[in-house]
Amino acid sequence: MIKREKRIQDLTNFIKVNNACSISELSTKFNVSEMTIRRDLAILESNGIVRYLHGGALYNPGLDSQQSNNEDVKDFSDSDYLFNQQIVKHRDDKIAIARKASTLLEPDESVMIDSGTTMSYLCREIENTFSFTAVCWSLNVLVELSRKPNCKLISYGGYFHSQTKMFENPYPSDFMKYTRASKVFISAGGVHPQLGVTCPLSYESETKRKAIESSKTSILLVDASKFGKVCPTHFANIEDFDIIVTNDHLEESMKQEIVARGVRLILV
Amino acid sequence: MIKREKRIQDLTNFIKVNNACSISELSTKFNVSEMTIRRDLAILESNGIVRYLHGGALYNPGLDSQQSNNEDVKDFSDSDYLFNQQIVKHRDDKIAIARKASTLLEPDESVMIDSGTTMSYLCREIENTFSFTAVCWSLNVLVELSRKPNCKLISYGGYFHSQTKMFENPYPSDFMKYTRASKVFISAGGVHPQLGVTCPLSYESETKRKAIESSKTSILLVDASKFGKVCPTHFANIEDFDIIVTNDHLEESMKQEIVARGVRLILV
DNA sequence: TGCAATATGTTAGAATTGTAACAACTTGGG
DNA sequence: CCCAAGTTGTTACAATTCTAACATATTGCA
Repeated sequence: MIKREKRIQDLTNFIKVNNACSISELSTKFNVSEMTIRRDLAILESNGIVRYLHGGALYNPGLDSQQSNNEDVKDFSDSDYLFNQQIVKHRDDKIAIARKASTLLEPDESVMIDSGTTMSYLCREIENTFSFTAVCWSLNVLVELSRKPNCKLISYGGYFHSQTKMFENPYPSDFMKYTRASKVFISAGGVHPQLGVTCPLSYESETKRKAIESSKTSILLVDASKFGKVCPTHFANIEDFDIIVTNDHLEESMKQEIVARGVRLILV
Repeated sequence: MIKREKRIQDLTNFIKVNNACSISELSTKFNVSEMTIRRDLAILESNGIVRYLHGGALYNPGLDSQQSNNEDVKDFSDSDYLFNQQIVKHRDDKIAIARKASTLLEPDESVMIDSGTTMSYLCREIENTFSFTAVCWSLNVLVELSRKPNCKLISYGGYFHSQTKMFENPYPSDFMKYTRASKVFISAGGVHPQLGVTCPLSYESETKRKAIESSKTSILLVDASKFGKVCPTHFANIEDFDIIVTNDHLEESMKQEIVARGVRLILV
């Protein structure tokens, strides 16, 4: 049990560093049979961490180490995180949410995109040739969008946090201040009626706040498991959002609460 | 001839967008035999644009579309650029230069790293576990370095130029102003005794200038073909550099000129 | 146009990789 | 300590991919 955990962790890192690796290499590298490597990779693939090609595996950039923006932090540090079906469920939910949110995008508009796995999925859902302008502050979003030929891209820089793949800009005088967008897509770690919308790390909050301020329409993308949860850092209240996109696992009272505050609720 | 050109171009884009692709997919996608695809990919691999895995190819991030910083612009827009052995030669030279330059790095120091293929190679030459702080402004360097666990990273943000994968920050008040490093590694498109050190695009010059100003030791990395060339935008003079690393194809007079100006010349 | 060079397709056999089933080994409670 | 569940290795066979050589088609240029 513990041995496999360790190997899978190392495997992930190794593939990440090398971008890709063949089964046979991995097999000799980790001193296990190819069959075992295949089984490990099957797990990693079902969790979206690597892509599988005949003969080897390929790192799926932007979909791991997303320890921010959500309470999956716990799940991901759990020793059995990879075997937990919950994770995959959240993943499917997130993909569905992202797909729905992507339909809100209009051609040639300017949008801001937060960091986090859900946002990576959102980027993937956008047609490769779709024409729009994006403002971002995370490497995942950056990498995803930099592939799209008709996407004009602006990224905030700053200190790079490798766990979250996010930039923290310590200079508030930065051009962040002058940037505007018609929509902003935000992720969160917790949504609570009284305690507000929260995230796990203090350095993200300022960027999120500023992004919401600078956009005409604010859209929150969270899977239903985030409702009722609270993370250490508050960055907005429910009513600060114009739209919340989530999956249909919400208690009726929460739905009513959201709608009562004038927020449009989109369920998938 | 022209058909192959086109296909290879499309192939590159397709693999880039998809990050990776199997031979069979590519074969059906482009309506040619798998054998042809293999031959195409062999060319792309020998130019460092993709990596080959049993059964498919994988986009090699950071090593194409580098149409800045060097006069390879011409080569790269040439219809037969991929078949031009010169390119591969430059590539080998650049890798050798990058390798040499990487030995100048000292543990735990702060360095700035410019954009361009040579810089990508430089990043690759740095040990994965090497401990240092880097400041950068190009996606290639960012992606390369973000994989290294002991690299503290700072990136400038701004408008993203997809041809050069570089950020242009239109706000000079940015925190770029307050950033310092002990060494800076710079690339260039042309080095001329009278006309100075130049690059093809005006938006890069300001960042290069600022980087040189903000660093204790400035190091220029250029392959020998750049000497005597001139690009539109001037950003420094030869004597502004403390060290020039290049390959040993320089005319004797140029070598003497460089040394006479008090610049340390390192040849590989 | 016709020839030489290049590009592409085809084939068959070699090499590699994948699958499935079962055996052997570990591990963690009871 | 033993058992059940989970993990790993092995085997044989299926499927896929690779290589090389040759045949055919296309292209560039004299």
